[in-house]
Amino acid sequence: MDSACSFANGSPRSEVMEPEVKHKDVFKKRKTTPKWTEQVKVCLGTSLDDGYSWRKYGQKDILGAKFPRGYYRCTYRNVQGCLATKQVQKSDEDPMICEITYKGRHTCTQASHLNKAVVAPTSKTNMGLGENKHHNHQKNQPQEEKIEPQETIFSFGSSGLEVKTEDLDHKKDIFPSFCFSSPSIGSEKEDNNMFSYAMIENNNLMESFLIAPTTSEEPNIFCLSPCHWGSSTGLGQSMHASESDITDIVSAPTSVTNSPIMDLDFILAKIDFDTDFPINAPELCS
DNA sequence: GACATTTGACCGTC
DNA sequence: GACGGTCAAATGTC
Repeated sequence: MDSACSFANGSPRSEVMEPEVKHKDVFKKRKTTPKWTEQVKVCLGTSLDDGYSWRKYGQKDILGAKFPRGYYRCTYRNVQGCLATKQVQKSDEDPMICEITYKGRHTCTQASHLNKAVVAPTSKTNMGLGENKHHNHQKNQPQEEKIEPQETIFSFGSSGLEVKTEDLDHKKDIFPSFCFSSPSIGSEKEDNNMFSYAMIENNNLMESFLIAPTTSEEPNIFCLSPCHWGSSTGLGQSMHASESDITDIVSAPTSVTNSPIMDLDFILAKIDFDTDFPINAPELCS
């Protein structure tokens, strides 16, 4: 069905228990609920959106962490019984980096909508281009991640963005990185630039992507680098080791704090890469 | 008034 | 007992 299914059903070490298990059994469930971690570099105050509607239900100071960890669950938890949750915590080393840990999968209608998503430039009415915090159809959306579940994955706020793939041969077994250029970066207001962060799943393989400038000489070219984990040993099993790898991956291309990307908005979205790597620019590019 | 966020308390695990 | 995760009342926003 949708791509998220394989998380709940296919995680190698996750014996998915009944999601309705609560209270007394909740901690047993925690051990087996599939989870995965992403690290996303975002600018403080900008939106971080994975396409789902989340509701914050808690925040805790974590030992050894400078920043508190925020706990989110699906807005439709009560309505549709969606048990997806996520934890968002800023990196100690770089507050621009948020580590997002997802638990469970979305069973709400958002999932089906988002799995239709394709890569495409976003329209100015999609993510708001600076007004994304205010135009959502829901009230009081969390500042960090709210979008309407449209069929958009890579939402580059600037119109006319150029998306291209590269290095497909080398990374075809994982996922191709691809770059895109933004003629507006550095020349337009930062609020008008919006990039997305994609997480791809394929046969228990979670992929995250980090968007960063490819070179300092090409400040308008951004590289979408695949950060993958769980490809060989399984998602859950490789989590610990892979997290450090991810940190390395993240820190290298994104440690350019002076990069023009630093104030860009990010969104998170799910996509279905079952077939080709769809790069479409439908009517959303306005 | 409805809904989201905040925050202290509670509970299970380690 | 410390810690992380969740609950739920209080509070805020629209």
